[in-house]
Amino acid sequence: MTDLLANRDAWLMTNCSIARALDVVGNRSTLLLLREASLGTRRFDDFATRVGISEPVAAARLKQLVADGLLERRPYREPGKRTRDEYVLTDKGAQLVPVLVALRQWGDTWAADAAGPSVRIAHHDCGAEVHAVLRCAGGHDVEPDELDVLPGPGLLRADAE
Amino acid sequence: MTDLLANRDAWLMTNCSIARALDVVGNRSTLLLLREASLGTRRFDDFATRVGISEPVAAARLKQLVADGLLERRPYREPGKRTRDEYVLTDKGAQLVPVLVALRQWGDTWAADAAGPSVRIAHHDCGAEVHAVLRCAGGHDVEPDELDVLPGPGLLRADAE
DNA sequence: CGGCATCCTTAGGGATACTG
DNA sequence: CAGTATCCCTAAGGATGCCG
Repeated sequence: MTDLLANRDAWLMTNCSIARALDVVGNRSTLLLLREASLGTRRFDDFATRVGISEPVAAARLKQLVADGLLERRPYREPGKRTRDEYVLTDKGAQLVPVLVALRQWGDTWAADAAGPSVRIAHHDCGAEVHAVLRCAGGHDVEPDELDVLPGPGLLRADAE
Repeated sequence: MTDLLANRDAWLMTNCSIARALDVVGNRSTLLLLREASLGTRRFDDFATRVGISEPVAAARLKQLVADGLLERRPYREPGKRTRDEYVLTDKGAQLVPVLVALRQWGDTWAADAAGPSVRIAHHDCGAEVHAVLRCAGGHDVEPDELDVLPGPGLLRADAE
């Protein structure tokens, strides 16, 4: 237990889930491509133009997203046309939606255009606006300043060795 | 209304809250510095070593975070020592915590070390684990695939012109 | 339409050394 | 301890052109 604090820095550096998540989705164009995918975009050209990146960059990032399992490439065919591929979110990718919603609502609050947000996210069942909120397993709403940080299993196990 | 779809791409490109948010916090080291700030880190050296970046980079990013209003620099003094500055989260910065929590839980699920997460986030009041969840204004829990995307005020106003 | 190859520019970031 | 200055390397990304 004595080394816990001494090792903390090194551990968090190499073993932080946020850092690991950022290794996958830590750059702008990747997140924007996922935004598009979550909004229903499926075709290569649409991704490139809507995100505002060049085709080579779109190709590289999409390929990486497929390799990382966030997008799935699958064939489809419009009637009378030849088969093409489209990119759709996997489960792994869809679970990043809360990140996107949280980012969007921060942007709406702190970096919005004067005219207001260009998009509203609504609950499909009832039409009410959707937000990302913090909630504890006990069912309470949690504010950002009500968090405690505790050592998790990874850190405790490492310390035991 | 006819131009709405034609303009949509250009609008989303320049006027998306996610893109604007990413203009501020869209890179790895910035997010990791905010992670540290939200965990209670306040001093320059601690930021650099815990995030695992060099001092010049830490200096540049911290300065930018202060300029963007996410961190505040304020003087403090340990008893018997000279005055120093520390970096603390502003409200604007603290409101990014849901993004960090959402990223962390994605990383815990999809990119964790075999030993498990190194940190647990608990509700200060009751000790239960904290998660980022989606909820609509009507009070319903919302799944990532239950979202509707509707044009917001910014897009509608632009179209009216 | 859905890409890949090539070339070039810029931004991010490490190492080292130095200052208040 | 809290940075700044300098140098250098690498990754991200735009532009253009070509290919199935």
